Amino acid sequence: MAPQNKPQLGAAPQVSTVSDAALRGFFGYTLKRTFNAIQADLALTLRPFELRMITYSLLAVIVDCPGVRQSQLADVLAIERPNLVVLLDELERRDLITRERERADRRAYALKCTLMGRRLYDQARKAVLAHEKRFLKQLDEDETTQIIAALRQIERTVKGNT
Amino acid sequence: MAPQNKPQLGAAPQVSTVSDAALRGFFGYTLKRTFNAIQADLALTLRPFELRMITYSLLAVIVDCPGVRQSQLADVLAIERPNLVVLLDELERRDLITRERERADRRAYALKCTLMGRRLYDQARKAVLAHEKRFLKQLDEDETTQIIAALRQIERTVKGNT
DNA sequence: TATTGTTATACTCTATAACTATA
DNA sequence: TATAGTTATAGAGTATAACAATA
Repeated sequence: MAPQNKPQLGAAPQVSTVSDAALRGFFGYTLKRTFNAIQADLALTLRPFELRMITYSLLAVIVDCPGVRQSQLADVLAIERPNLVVLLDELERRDLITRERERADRRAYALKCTLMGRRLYDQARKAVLAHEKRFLKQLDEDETTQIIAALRQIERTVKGNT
Repeated sequence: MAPQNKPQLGAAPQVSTVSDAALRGFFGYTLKRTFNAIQADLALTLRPFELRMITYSLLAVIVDCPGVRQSQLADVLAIERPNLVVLLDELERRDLITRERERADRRAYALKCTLMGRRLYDQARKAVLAHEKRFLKQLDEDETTQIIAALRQIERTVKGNT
């Protein structure tokens, strides 16, 4: 990971070249840098729709699973339920989703997309697909699939360990 | 990315199975989940040393490039200079690093690790290597190298676009 | 008792503008 | 005029404890 220091031989430790060698094999930091770059670009991509990565993802799951509960949504998105509440408040206030009490279990809400929410999502989805294509087109399809599979496998392993 | 909805056929949209299908091809969110999992596990790993991912990474670069400037460090770590200042304040207060004015350019500081900082880093590094091995051992070495290369390439492409 | 959603809160990370001192 | 470091600040993201309503 971080390489060993070169011997100093009593010379003044002037730095000639500053390299990222110390971080090059550090998987966690590599992941962080890549994620931050993608996150920033995606934020620009979604700004016209007044969405962020997380709110776009919420819409995606609600569109795909109409009637989903908040606790299920939190599970699927791997976020804490308290943090979900304010996000859904925002989407509901904008009339992009609805919260309906479930009759069978009145503690829970069934989440659904409104027509407006669905339309916004469909448009945003096109922009997100274009955004991802910009940096994934340099990989062949197998490679992309393999990397996604590896990342998901790593997530499972880490969470299993902890 | 997010799959199309199944036709609804007028039936009540009761959700039987809630799946993450809508997010499975979403590279950005996959990256986010994996990063969050690793970040949380690394935080536990580094807690005994009172370090975090970012402060550990700072130490790694300073150990590898003694005399590095703050602006160079910010570049290598891909963080903003203002955010770096408080992090270095903390490491300096703990006597893990030193800031020395450069004689040639008195605006800049030359950053170096103290002996104590070096010792803490060496210990923390062992823990981080073990942490990364826990989830990377399931990949063969070529695969790990390839994924890291792909992630770095993606970061460059995204930043080039933006 | 346990679960669903909620409130409040705190901590970290990230980004920007504006300042100082040096160059 | 530009650069290195700094201050202040605001916005997101993340995590936990404790609560009311319901099961």
